[in-house]
Amino acid sequence: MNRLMKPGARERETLLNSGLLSALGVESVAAMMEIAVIGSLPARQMLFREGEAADMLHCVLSGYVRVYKLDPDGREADVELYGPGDLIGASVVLDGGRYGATAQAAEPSLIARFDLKRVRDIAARRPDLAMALANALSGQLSRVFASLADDRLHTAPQRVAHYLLTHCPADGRAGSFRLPYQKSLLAGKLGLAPEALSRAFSMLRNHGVSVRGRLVHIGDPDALRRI
Amino acid sequence: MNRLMKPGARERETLLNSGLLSALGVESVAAMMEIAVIGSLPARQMLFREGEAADMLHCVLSGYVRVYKLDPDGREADVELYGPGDLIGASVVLDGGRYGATAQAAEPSLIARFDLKRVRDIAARRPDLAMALANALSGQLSRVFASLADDRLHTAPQRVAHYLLTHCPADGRAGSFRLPYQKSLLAGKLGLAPEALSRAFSMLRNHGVSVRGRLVHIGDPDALRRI
DNA sequence: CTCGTTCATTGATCGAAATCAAATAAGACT
DNA sequence: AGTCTTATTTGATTTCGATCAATGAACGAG
Repeated sequence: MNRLMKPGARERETLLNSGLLSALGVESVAAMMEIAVIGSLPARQMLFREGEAADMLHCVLSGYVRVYKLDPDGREADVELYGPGDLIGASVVLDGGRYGATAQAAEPSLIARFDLKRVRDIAARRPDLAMALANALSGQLSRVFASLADDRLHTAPQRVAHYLLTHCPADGRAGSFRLPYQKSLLAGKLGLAPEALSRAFSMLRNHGVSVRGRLVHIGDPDALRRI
Repeated sequence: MNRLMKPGARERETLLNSGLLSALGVESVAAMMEIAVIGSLPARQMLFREGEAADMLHCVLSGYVRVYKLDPDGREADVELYGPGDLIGASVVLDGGRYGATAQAAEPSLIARFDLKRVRDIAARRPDLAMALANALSGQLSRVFASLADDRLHTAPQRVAHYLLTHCPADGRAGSFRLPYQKSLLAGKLGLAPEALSRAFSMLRNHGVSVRGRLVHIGDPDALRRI
């Protein structure tokens, strides 16, 4: 963690709107703000590693954090990608155990960190915080269920098509948008090798999708849904 | 749900030792016991379906519950398998939304159900319950992360070997044990077609594993680890 | 603007597991 | 025990995506 600091006005703002804090009462927000520490991370820096004693809760303010697990041979499998406002679910280790995965900044990022012990103390007297944690986790659990099922049921072009449909701002209509991060990151998030993502994109060109750099144009959303 | 009833002595016992209730204070336990309803399910009966409004929290007392997602063509992908004492994480929908997956009894089962609205009410005044929920969810999240990574990194024989190692009571030593459920269920849990599981078992025969029905004998745990 | 590095695309090959099909084994119920 | 149903195994084929290798494009630093 490069620079450590108390939250400034800008970070406060993001933090207040984050999934974790947005539903809290004022007193719980104050208690959490009290213990928040902001850190800025350069790209590729680790937040925590699989197996380390878990002592911090993390929340992304800006940038993206990639969470992955390692294989004995060093191969990596991404399990989640967290963006601005997200509580890093893999860092919610409430029983004093160890992190079950590694978290790495995928680009320069601003992260809020909370001492887990203190979070536990606050949550033990403030049900709204405990519920906010449970809420965030239940949402993440169902998202992971969705990607697990997606992995097992759909081909690469189908997963990419689904990603595009759910991330295109013009919901249901033709339109353009910009991928929020590198294609290699997207590939990891979708459980694909970068080559497979590339091939999926080129297959989708026959279905009304055009890609130039990070710019994606969807010509026929219905065709995409039928892939 | 076939028979509905208040918990009897036997069910109370299991419930008290379950992941959800075991860490609660006496008053929270009492409050939860108050609203618990026990139901017995025949094999194959659904507890809830993907997309239904979520109004109940479920906890398995006996038997196994398979949670899966459906594909437009009707294909199924198992995302989790819950056994005795497990809180069904997919039924923890705290924001009043809908179930994100379908839950089906894999064999005749006894299930404790709690009205979600009332659980929310209790948790809103009792931090220990909210924390127990968060705890259960964080544990499940990390287990799902593990299976997602396992899926992406390991071959079928490797996943089966890993399963056997972690489920063999004689931890680390040679020994026998009985699979807790049908092989087709295990296949689903591991994200494999039943045929693939069968082939994985026959491959493992060359590595000191013998299988007869549900009976598995592990001759050389170290060999399994090296698969 | 240009160099140099990282990222993305494309091609060729290979391996793993799904799928289809059929035979065998195991259970459940009379 | 005998029958009927459901599980499991085994074989043949096919598809998908990983991997290896090489080229081409994009981007940041000087």
